[in-house]
Formats: sequence, C-alpha cells, structure tokens
Amino acid sequence: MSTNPLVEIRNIRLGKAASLRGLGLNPYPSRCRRTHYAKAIVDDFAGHEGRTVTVAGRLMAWRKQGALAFGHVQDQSGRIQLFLRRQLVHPSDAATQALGYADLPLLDLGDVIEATGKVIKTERGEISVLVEQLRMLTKAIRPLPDQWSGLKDREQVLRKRYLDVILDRQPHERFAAISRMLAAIRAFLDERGFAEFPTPVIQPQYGGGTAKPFKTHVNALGCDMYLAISHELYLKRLIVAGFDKVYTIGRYFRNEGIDRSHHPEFSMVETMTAYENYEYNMNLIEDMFRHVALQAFGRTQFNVRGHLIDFAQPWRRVSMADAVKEKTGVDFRACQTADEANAHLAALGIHEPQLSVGEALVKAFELVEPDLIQPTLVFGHPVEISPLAKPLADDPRFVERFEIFIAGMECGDNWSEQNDPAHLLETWQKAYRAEERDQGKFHTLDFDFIEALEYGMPPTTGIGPGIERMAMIFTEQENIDDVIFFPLMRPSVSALNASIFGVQEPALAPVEDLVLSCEDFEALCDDGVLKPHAHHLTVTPHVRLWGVRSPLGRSRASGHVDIEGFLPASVLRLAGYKIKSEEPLSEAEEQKKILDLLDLSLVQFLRKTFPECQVTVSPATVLRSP
RNA sequence: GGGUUGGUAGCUCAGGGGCAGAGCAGCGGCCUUUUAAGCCGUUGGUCGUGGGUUCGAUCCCCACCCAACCCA
Repeated sequence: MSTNPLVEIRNIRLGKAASLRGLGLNPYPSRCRRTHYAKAIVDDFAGHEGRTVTVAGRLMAWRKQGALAFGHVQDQSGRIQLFLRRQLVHPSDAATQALGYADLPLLDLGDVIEATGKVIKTERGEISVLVEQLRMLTKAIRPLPDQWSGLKDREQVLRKRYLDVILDRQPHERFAAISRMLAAIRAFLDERGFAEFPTPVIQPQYGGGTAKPFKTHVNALGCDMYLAISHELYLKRLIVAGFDKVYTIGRYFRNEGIDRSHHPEFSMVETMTAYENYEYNMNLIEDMFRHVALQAFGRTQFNVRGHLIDFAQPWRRVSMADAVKEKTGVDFRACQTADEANAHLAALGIHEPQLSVGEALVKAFELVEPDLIQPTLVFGHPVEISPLAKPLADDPRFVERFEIFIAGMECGDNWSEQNDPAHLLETWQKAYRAEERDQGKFHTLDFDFIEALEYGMPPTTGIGPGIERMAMIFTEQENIDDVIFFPLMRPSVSALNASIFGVQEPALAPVEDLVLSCEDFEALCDDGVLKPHAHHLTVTPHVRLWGVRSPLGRSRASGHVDIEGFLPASVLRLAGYKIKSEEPLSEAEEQKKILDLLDLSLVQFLRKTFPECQVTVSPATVLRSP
C-alpha cells in the first residue's frame, strides 16, 4: 500500500529513529548544550579561532565524501559549516549520546543537531566547526522541500509558512523585524509613561466602531458574545479609573472582506491619553513612526508601492473638507442639505446618494485617498461618522479627529473622545436608528459604558494605528499575507496526510456535512433559510438494494441523495428514500424507479425553487447489501 | 461579486487523445577539503475532485474545490 514516496521516506526516517534508540541514542532528547550562535562565530573568527564551541540547529546541507563530510547547521542567527573527519568524530556512545561517524547515515537533512568542536577555517577558507562530538536533538521524519528552488507554490507558502521561513532567509528576517517593531512600539510608549493593559477579546457588545462582528457563544454564561471589533471602550474605562496614559496592543476581528490590505483578524496599538486632545496625538503618532523606523529598521526612508516615504520629514496636516476641495473643487462645507451634497457627488461621478452632507463628504474623500502618498494627517471628520468624537469648537458639524494616510493606505484613526455622556447617548440613539436600516452595520448601545462616562471621564484622546499596515510599510510588502505569519485560510487536509494520519473523508473533514430529511430540506428552502452556494447543482443519488426480501416478498431499496454546490466545500445529503416494490425487480428497474422518483420530487423542486440554478443529475451509484 | 492564471512525484517544473517525464530530495554503492559536490545504479504517481465526449481522457468539454493575481 505504501507506494507513496513521502510515506516511504517517512517510514525510512522512523526506522532511523528506531535505529538510534537501538544504539542507546534518544532521537528526541530535552537537553542541548549550545554555547554559540552561528553568526557570533562567523562574524568574529579571530575571537573564536581554535576555541571549542557547541552549535545547534537544523541540518541544511550535507556533503559526505568518504572519510570527510561537510554540512551546514542553521540556527536563528544564520548558518555555519560543520567539517567532519572520520578519525576525529567520537564514536556512537549511549553515555554521551554522541553519534559516531559510522552511524552518520542515520542523519538526514532537516534534522536538528548539536555539534561540538574547534573553530577552524577550511582549505577553501570557510569558517567551520571541526566536529568532535555530534548529537541528534530532533529527528525530522518529513523531508524539507527542495532547497534550491524553495517553496514556490503561494498556497503552500501561506499554509506552511514555517517551511518558507526555514528555506528562505528573507521572510525569516521580515518576521523578526515585525517582532522588533512591536517591541519598539512598546518601548516608545513605555518611555512616554504609558501603561499597557490587556483588554477583553470576547465582549458582550461590539462597541467602538461599526463593523460586522464575529459571534461566539460562552457556554459557562449561557449567552452569545462577540469578538472585539475595537478595544477603545475598555481603555476609556481605564481612564475613568484614573490611569492617564494607557494602551493595549489588541486583537481585532471584523467579519468582512479579505483582500491584500484587509484581514479578518488584525492588530492595533490603541492608546488613550487623558488631559490632552487630538493635537497631542498628531505629534505622538509622528514621533512613534519615526522612532519605530529607526529603532526596528535603522532608517527613515522606505520604498512603499513604488513611492519613497521619508519619516524624517514633518507630516502634512489637512482638513478633510480642504483635501476634498483641493482635489475636486467642491467645498462640502458650503452644502446645506444632503440633496445638494448628493448633486455634487453625482457631478463627480459618484451615483450613491448619501443620507447627510457629512457622509457625502466622506464618500467624496475616497477619491482623495489614493493621492495621499507621503504621511498625511487628515482631520475634521463629519460628526455623522464619528459618534465617539468631540465636535470642533468653531464648527460642530465636524469633529476633533484625524486619520493617518501613508502610501494611499489608511494607517490609523484618532480623536478627542466624546466624554459628555448625555450627548453621547443621544448620538448613539440617533445613529442606532439611522444605521438599523443599513443591514449589519450598526453601533450597539453600550449602556454599561455610558454609565462609566456618567461618573466622569477627563478630556481624553486616543490613537489606533494598525500593526499590519505599519508592518507592510516598514517591510515594504504590498500584501497583508506577507506580514501575518498565519493568514486565515480555508482549512484543508491533503489526501496524503489524511492517509498518513488516518483522517476520514479528508476533503470534507474540516467542514461539517449536513444531513437532512427531504421534508426538512424543502421546508428550509421554502423559508429561505437554505440557499445554494453555487449556480450549478449536481444531484447524485445513491441506491442501496437489499437482498433480503420483506416477509411479503417485496424487494427493498433505500437511498440517499448528495447535492454538490449547495454548501461551500461540502456536500448536502438528503437521507431517507425508501422504495418498496410489489414485485421482485431487477437492478435496472430499481434504479429507474428511484431516478423517476427523484425527477418528480427533488429535481423539480430544486428547479422551481432556484430557477437561477442549473441542476444536473449524475448516474446513481448502486450498492448491494446481502 | 467579476475577470485572468494555475493545481502533474515530498519540492521545483516539463509534457500532452494511446506504456507518466526531468532535476532536487530518498535508497544502494565509490570517494580525505566540499560549497546546489561529483560519478554509477535505483525506488517513487488518485496528473485537484466529480461528471460528460471517446474504443481509449492526465490531456478535449462541463461543473465543483483550492489558491494566486487583477478589477469593483
């Protein structure tokens, strides 16, 4: 059965692990005695020459040549060459766990090993460890992909990022840099007196923004809750509590689209600062980007989508109305009614009438966004879209809020927080009604938060730059999947792994199949609960003929029907067709009978209920039971 | 949501209506300074899934699945 090459390799390697155990060597020990990282030795040969070191890492290259062998171990810092001479390497020994030269065939590329020896240079001049003792730290039983070509299949790169990172230094560097970036953000805020607090991801209300949430259920409390779409209402409670400068690096979940700059799960560093207004944050965010650029990346200039962005330069600050006026010539501040504003929009080629002047301005602003290449702070958002922000003193139609744009991307949102509880309640109630019409996009009324505000929240301002957007800019990536180590993907189990691990029905395993009776199915379709996923439905009947006749001598058949295309990546199964026949029937007759029945009921039902779908019937599969 | 491209060995890819191909990796040898080592030998396949056309389909047709890219 195991003719598959991977299965074969895996079995051979499992056999090698067993052989190691046979020699008294543990293929998975817990202790390692590393004294040096590869890079430290390679960067300072003079300081290490002739000294005994122990390096450890993954074996990435192996060139055996009779009584000599060369290899490379790769650790977090880089690679170093191992040089083995037959007579120098200690023989296999259970006491020291040493792997001797004679047993080197038990070693494979991809194994994690430890090597002890003196630092030398080979005849060709490569800094190496002349190995005296070799130990297996982890036997790899699956082979690495071809190292020369690397992992090319984009899907594999995303699903098995660890392989891409093992094989390619570039993504390794990139993700290390993103980690440094987070550390730099924390250091920056800590230095300025901010305190980091964790805030809940599972929230009873999804306040703090308008977005479609993920819903979940808390068994212990017996109620539905939501994954955070924002953390700011919790940060504000911290301000109420008396902490003046707080932040969280929070996980955010939005059940909306996925594209190269949006991911359902993302991160933001969100701050709240009491006794300051939004102007404080304009300076804070500029300083933060400059600090992070220098601290984590050591430079201020970055090439983003073909544009040179320089964080050493002061950022441009422009009001939203001015930015729109500059681009289109239209001054939405002069508009008195929504109709007037919508007329301007139509003249700009936007034929989506908005409910208010403010929303029309925001719509028109979408035309401006792609032009905002150098870091720009756009302030003065319409009050209609800013239910949590404080109005501007000189024009209450707009609020003390700004957004950050870099390379045409929105990179953060900030405002002076509305802390007048009565005003906020009124705004929310208004917004709630307005947006209820707008399916799936309304702001919940969080009375618990209003209550907190009623105790008094000092004047406060917050910023929320997105971590992934920042990472994309600083690592010069155009695709969000390249700055998220584990991007969200539809689950998949390969047929091969399914057979190795013994998973049943691999392609469908992660998705729950649905089994319904015909009556339930038709009722659910009639009620509009069930709708086809695809425009093409394939109906496959399965008939089971029973060899045993009923006491009355009737032949018996039962069946079920699979419908492909109804559920995404899964099959809908309708169970419970029973056919009894007065006369003994041949198989062909049974088959025809059940197909006729199908045609009369199910297929006609599908065609009638979903006229937009094409329904095809596959030949029935027939199973005989004794 | 629309369009385009792709899915063939563990990895990277070629092929094309009639025995399924290469390189790397693997396995067995040879080899005392290698650098993608070399040389000799050798194993390995659900050609994404299902259906159709056909004497015959991995190839042609249809649908579906997965992914990428572009557009909205």
